[in-house]
Amino acid sequence: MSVTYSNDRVFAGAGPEPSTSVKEEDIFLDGNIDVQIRNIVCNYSLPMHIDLRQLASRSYNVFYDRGKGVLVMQKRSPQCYVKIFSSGKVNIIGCKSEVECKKAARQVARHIQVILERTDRTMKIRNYRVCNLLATCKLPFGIKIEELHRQYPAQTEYEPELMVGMIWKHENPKASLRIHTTGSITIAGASSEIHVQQVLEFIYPIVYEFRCATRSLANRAKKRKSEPQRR
DNA sequence: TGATGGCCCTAGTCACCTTA
DNA sequence: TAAGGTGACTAGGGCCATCA
Repeated sequence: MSVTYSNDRVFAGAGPEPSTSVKEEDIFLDGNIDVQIRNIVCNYSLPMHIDLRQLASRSYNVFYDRGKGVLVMQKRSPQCYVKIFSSGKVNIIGCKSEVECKKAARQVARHIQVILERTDRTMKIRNYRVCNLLATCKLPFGIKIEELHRQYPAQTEYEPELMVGMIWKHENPKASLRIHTTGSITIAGASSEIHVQQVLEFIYPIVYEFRCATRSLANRAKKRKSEPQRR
């Protein structure tokens, strides 16, 4: 099994429609699992005090919240949202890849340097780290999450009355997975794309044991069966 | 009165359920 | 069928309660 990353929808209407039969499922299992990075949160600090009022007055697409002491910047390329604190701490939210995130971090640091006219010294990014990464993937089969929860009660949390998905807490690398009966999995709390891959490679053989026909696919199959033969 | 700890809010994203 | 609400995750900051 291998994992590929993309920001485009692959399963949404692309390729042959998966069937409920195990034979056809196996065709999907031989292929790659397409993982989409939906959101990355990173933070870093700049070794200086930032005058947020001055920065706000000289920048476009910014909102200065004086009460909270934070400047919110909306970036178009890469599309993300940046929170800048007067202490020099910067949070970047909404990037789709680690490369984009790093690029945005450099752009913001450069922007602050130019706006505040600190061109006399080099602006160094300190303590840069990705603190949260959110990814999703869609498996070609449904998952019996109730049975999975019964089998792994220590690692999972499942409250069907509160939340439709089951939570799987992964310790090393640290990540939290939400597994749905439809086969869609959301990974949150990972700190790199490598960690997401490791977690998926760990979880795949487990969920495969509890596979079933997805509800929508099962309904479709049921519908097809009940439809009168036209030929 | 100052220090400390805990809670809540903010943003982004998704899938899913409920309600209109 | 469309819209609204929920939960997960992160960090920093604000606010409030408690204690010395």
